[in-house]
Amino acid sequence: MKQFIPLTDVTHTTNEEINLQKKLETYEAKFKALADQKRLYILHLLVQQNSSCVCDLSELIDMPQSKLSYHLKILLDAGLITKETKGTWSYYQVNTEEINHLLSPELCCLFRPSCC
Amino acid sequence: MKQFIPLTDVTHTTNEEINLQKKLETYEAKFKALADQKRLYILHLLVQQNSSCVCDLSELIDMPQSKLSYHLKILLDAGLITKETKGTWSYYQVNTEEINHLLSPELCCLFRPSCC
DNA sequence: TTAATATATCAATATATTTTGATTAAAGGA
DNA sequence: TCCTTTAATCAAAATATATTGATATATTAA
Repeated sequence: MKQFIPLTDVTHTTNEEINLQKKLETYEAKFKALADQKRLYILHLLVQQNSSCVCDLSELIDMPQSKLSYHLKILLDAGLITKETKGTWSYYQVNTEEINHLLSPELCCLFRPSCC
Repeated sequence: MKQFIPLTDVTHTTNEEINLQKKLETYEAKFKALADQKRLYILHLLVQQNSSCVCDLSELIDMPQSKLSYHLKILLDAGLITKETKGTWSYYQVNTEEINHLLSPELCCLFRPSCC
């Protein structure tokens, strides 16, 4: 886990500065989740499949299951995808609302369903 | 430098898959640049200042000059900011067009001038 | 010409993230 | 019950990124 480092002198910090810092932390986590080709490709696949379990994804992406689960967890923790468990299966879906809040309409072809 | 790893079997890859991979590489670099609180804060400062040299920024952000130059270079290489050299000074500016192409209007308060 | 300033870069270290292979746990079917 | 499937997690190793302090280069000011 990354350690917390204040951006400015902590001793006299206004509420506004604290709010900004919290926002930056949140966006940092989301952009970190997006900052990887494999995860962008997973998102792209999930958009096309609408909903998919780990085993189906692993056939599409040529990646060991533990690795896939690791990357899915990062996307999940960042709120970019959702997960629904049915029996032993975990079904993942893109969190379209979150993607739309974050990214421009121009990225729709990659990360949004029914677009382009 | 990160090593190149194909997402799918390279031996039979279509043009479309190659195009997708190139796009993902590009976005990976841009999101990587955004995936850091310090750099998000630098962007935020640059938006407020419109244009700023390294020495002025270093007074605002409490960060050694070499570190600041390092992070500015990452933002520059990702195309998120631009640089104009005048004498010994380097003036950096946010590349608003690029930011607009990439991010949603909802992130405007943080990374766009004259907004909110 | 000399000194001071601005900024980029470098090498070493520190820190963070990813990958790998193995193990675990839970659920379903024979 | 026992075997198989699904998927999460773990520890170790590999890789990538960030930080630090020093140095180099170029420009301006004295």
